[in-house]
Amino acid sequence: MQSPKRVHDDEVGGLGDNDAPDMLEAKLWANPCPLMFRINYLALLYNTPLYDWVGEQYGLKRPEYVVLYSLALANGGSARDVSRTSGFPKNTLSRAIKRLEKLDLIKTREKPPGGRRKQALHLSDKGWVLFHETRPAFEAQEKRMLKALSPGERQMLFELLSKVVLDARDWQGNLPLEAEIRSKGENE
Amino acid sequence: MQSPKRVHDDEVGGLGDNDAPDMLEAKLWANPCPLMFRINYLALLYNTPLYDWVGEQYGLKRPEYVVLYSLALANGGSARDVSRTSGFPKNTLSRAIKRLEKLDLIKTREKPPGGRRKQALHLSDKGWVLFHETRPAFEAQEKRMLKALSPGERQMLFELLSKVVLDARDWQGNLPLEAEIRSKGENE
DNA sequence: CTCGTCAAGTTCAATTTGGAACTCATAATG
DNA sequence: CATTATGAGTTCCAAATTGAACTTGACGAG
Repeated sequence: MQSPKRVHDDEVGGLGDNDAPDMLEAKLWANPCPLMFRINYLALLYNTPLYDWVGEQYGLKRPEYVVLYSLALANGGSARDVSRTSGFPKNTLSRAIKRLEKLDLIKTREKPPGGRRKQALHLSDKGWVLFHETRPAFEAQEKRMLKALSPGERQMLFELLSKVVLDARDWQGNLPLEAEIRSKGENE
Repeated sequence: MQSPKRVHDDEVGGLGDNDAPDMLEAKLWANPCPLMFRINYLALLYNTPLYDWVGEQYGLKRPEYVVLYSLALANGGSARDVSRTSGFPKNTLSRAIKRLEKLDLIKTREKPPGGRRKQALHLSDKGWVLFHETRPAFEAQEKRMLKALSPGERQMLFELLSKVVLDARDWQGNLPLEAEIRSKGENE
């Protein structure tokens, strides 16, 4: 299963170094960060088709749907909460929320246009409907992603990732570990 | 293991519905897509600080560094390869490659400005130096990400994710599975 | 050999994004 | 209670991203 893709091309010929056998293979098996490649790659494979689909079907772009989904899981959450858990910056979410309000997918916040400070956001009925309509697609994608694993393996994977995430709460949004990396030494 | 995290907070008080206890907890333990949340969240935690750092230290933005890193792993790869394995669209990579050439981080392609068609890209010496300077930061981040796991657990995680990724080659860049999802029914 | 098809890469225009500065409410301090 | 500090949310604008159309080279069929 490693390299069945070698169909035709050596067309580049012998350039001297061992050239371009297959970049995917290289990233999988000769990567100093094998886990992170896998994570990023899976995120890619998972997200892209789903958000494309949501965009086409419902005209929502990714940050907008992310807000919706976030509120479906944690009703009454704030923009800040969504930002923290999704990685989108506040202003992007501010815009997204405004649009969701305009579309009546979330209840309009009472504090009209003057109210600031920790606004609890709530899905509207329409928002709930949309969430329930779209959720199956997300679940299906997750199932498809996992179909290669047995139930036991899935459970294992789930627990391992949970451990990593929980541990990550410590070093969370901070520096890589510049101290230990021999940075270029220049400006701070 | 599903919900041991109910630690403190009901702080929002009783608003009527069960409101905003903690969005992170909700996304972890009450999510229809628990794995995918973890994956996306870890990707976020991993990527953000690293690419910020690379940007500050070397003035490369993410797609540029991605090209560099990709070529370091698969020298002689093409723009298309990078696109396939990283998810960036061709035009973004085209620009990135052009800039890397201007910075002498990759060897300029001979087919001067007229040559098209499957160009093999190669890091320059300077590019290799930059890669070797930055790699430790990426490795350190990966190690930090995994410090909660024992060596055995790491191996397990590695193997499980490998399985998932390899299986994903089938349904790869395609539709979620619209057929089974009861889409809105309208335009295909 | 020539034409038609296809894919890699580029360019352009429009959209989207996110940093910086700002507003305003609450919290902390004296 | 007045004053300052914190931090959520917004606005503005420059920068980055990407969809769409285009160019050009390669391949296959007639």
